[in-house]
Amino acid sequence: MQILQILSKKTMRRLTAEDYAVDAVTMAKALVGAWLCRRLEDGTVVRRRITETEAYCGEEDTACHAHKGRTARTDVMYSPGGCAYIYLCYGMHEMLNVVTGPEGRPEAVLIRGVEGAEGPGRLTKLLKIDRSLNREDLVLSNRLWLESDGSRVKFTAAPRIGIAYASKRDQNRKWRFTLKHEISSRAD
DNA sequence: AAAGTGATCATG
DNA sequence: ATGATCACTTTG
Repeated sequence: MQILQILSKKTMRRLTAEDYAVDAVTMAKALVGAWLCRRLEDGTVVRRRITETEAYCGEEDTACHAHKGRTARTDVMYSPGGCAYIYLCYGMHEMLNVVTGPEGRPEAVLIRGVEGAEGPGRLTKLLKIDRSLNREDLVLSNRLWLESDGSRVKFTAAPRIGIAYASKRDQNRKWRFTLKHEISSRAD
């Protein structure tokens, strides 16, 4: 049993530029079960496991902000994968996205929930994430980054939320991914 | 079920 | 400059 625990012990590692170079759907799946990490002003580091994500996939995706092309707001989505895209929704909610893919390809993953804060507006409030972190480089930043312990988790796929403005076809794509269950809650 | 809230983008 | 719209949350 002890050996099993040692062998199955996962090491945390920060996601690298390579990890972010994939398409948004691949990334959205990979981020379920990964850790959103935030260093606050006072120096304390908060880590929460990501429970839900959504993929937004380029100008062809009518649900994606970049659907109408490059604008002041969507410009950041065209950068190489690995930076944060944060915008204000409904005048009060800061929404955190992770830009993915190569430069020039506007794809991003919306973080919709972490353990203890389900809902995109709730998690940003909890982790004090706002537009001052827009364009933050998640590969290098000491304020905001992502880690993975390499464990595979199960998730379900469903249509994305709040995109009634998109085409029926895009509304129906199952690009929302939700953590299904914990593999094992070991008390380390 | 509906308000609340302000940036953003297309229009003029 | 003006106005509709919005990757939501909370309150009634």
